Amino acid sequence: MAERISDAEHAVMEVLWDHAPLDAQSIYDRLADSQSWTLATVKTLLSRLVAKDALATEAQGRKFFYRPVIERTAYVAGESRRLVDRLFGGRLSPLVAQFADAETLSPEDIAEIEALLQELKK
Amino acid sequence: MAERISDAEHAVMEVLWDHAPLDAQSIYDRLADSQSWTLATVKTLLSRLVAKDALATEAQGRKFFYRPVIERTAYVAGESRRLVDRLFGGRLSPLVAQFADAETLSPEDIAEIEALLQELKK
DNA sequence: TTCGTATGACTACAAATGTAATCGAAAGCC
DNA sequence: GGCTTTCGATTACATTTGTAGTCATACGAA
Repeated sequence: MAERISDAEHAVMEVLWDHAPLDAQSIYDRLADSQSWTLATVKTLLSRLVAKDALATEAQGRKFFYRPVIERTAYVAGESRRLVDRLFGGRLSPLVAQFADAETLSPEDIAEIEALLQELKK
Repeated sequence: MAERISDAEHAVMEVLWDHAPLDAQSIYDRLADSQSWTLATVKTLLSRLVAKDALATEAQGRKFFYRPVIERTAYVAGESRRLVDRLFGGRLSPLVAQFADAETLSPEDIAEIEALLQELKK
């Protein structure tokens, strides 16, 4: 388990993390504005996610309802760590520095992060 | 251009970002302890990176010296942004929060990040 | 001059990924 | 009860990626 989730598959996961159990058609509908996939494509992604144990199904009559097995929190944590390990030697501060240099931090962001750190220090 | 660099290719880029122009053999040598690739594999990766315009070559006698065309800074910035956009709605603070929750921040990390933010506020 | 050798180019091939059509069965409609 | 619609399952196929073997060739040693 803990198979790698691809980009396309991730988009499907996001929908399910947002709206609990859904059937294929509903997932397709919700993806409609962000992606221009056919229903068939969405179904393929769903099958692959089930095969990867990232989703579980629950038969409801003749259709399936899909629900995440993996928590979004866990996924996000894993991906974040992967990136930080790969690009910043496992340390978070260089990443923050990187955003600082890019000047992509608003005063609100700065305040928010500071608050977080304050919390941590206690 | 700006083709996507794969994980394996990234490992090669790191070597070159670290040690200016190198020939295939030297790159292979430097990768030896982290990866168990054959020289042939390294050469394939090098070719692909050249095809993607991520590396440039410079003939020196009968061998090539490879050097990055893409700056590590730019690559790192791009990858970081991709992740933050994809998983945190483009905001950095939720990522920091994520690491805070995971308790992976040492007091030194915290101090360092705070210092960075102090700098920014000026 | 002849050979062995090192080098980049080309070829190979399985697995993963993106994207989708088709097929068989079940369900509902008339 | 047959026909159509709807599902999930199966199959398809190009591209990317991981991993590596082979080939032509230019060099250098003898």
